[in-house]
Amino acid sequence: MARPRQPLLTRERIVDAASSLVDKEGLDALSMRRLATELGVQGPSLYNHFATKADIVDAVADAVIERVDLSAFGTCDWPEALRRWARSYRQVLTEHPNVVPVLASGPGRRPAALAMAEAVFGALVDAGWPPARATHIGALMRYLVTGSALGSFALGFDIDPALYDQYPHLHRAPLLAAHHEAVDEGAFQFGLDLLINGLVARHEMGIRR
Amino acid sequence: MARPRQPLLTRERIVDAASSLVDKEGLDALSMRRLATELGVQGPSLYNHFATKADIVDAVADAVIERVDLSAFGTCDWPEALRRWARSYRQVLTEHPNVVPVLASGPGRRPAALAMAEAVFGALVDAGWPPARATHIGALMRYLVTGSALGSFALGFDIDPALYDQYPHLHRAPLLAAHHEAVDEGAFQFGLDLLINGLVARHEMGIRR
DNA sequence: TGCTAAAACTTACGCCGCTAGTTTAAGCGA
DNA sequence: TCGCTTAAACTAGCGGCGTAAGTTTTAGCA
Repeated sequence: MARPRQPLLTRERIVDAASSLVDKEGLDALSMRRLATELGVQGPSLYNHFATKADIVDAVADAVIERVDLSAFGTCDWPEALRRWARSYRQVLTEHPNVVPVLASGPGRRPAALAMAEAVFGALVDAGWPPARATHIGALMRYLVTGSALGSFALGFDIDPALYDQYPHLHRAPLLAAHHEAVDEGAFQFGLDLLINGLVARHEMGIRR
Repeated sequence: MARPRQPLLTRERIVDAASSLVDKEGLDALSMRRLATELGVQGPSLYNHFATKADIVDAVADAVIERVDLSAFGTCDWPEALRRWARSYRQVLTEHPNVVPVLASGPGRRPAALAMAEAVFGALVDAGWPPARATHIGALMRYLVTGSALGSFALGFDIDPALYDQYPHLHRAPLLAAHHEAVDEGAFQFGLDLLINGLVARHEMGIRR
């Protein structure tokens, strides 16, 4: 086959196929040949639309970030906006768990990621936080959301009963595989409250650095 | 070559070589053939000592965790112990940045990781925190340490000046590549204070859930 | 009409993790 | 001490990977 009358591929079609492949079968299932097959095409044809596989992965990640709800930054006071944003952020990530490792390693430079950073940073600066501190707060929220979404405990944690002597406290830890989602969700909620309450307290006392 | 009179490989030698390879050249440089070459051996020989590559990576990660200082849990009150542990944890991770992505994805089930979990969880439970909450607190600290060590901003963030109109606030963000370490370090310190102060306040008010 | 660029193709290179089967030495029980 | 089992190296090879190079045909435009 040579050049078709109607292009078989577009960047959008490629990103859509890649996203659903990652969602369904995980990051490891995303190979150029596999993705091409999914699109009814030969592997190297994808390079007519993306320079590298990493570019495709970045686009998939940005498509996830695009779904995060930023509207609270226009309609709520800053603590409530942070809260709603963080919840939406985490919600989106839990809906696309296989993409989280990509998102956890560095903020994207693509449009949706930049727009999100802009919204968060802008709201905090408008609320009176110095730029450096606003950056810290945004980063902290990112750590909390991506950390809890990475499923730190999602693998479960059943330890060999033979080791109970060696790790006596862990025996009592609610680390059973059955509870993994609840642990990360609980830690997220707890951390969100601690952080935002702490920020509000400082802000109200006039400590904005 | 058949079986040598003196074994050429041991699990320890393999983990040491793998660790220094990862430290020097990154996770991607760690391949079975490359690692074997480094040890003066053919690739598949490694499978006489480890079942899979993932097992080697896990061992490398656990060797990093082994370096975290847990001594504060025996000598300080719980807030100070948490603080010292978190600082040591982050320090160790920044000394082995290439291993952080491994550590960020789920807690290990290997000895050093279990010992660390045991120490943290035990100290918190002894201080009166309910087991579920102690787990949350430990998870939160993990999010903070691994998130900031992942170098969320480590890639730098110089945005195209042509986009300043589109992202007006980011222009003012201290997101320049030159500041990346300071941003993550600052966010970590700030987050550590917020979290621990918040925990102490709750604890002193008798709110331990 | 003719030229250039786009978008598919085929082929191939050098990696990868890992399996299978071989060889020799070590260690050990009879 | 003999002989068996196991350990620890080897070689060969499978199927997959990302991607580079070059080919062919079509689209779009001067």
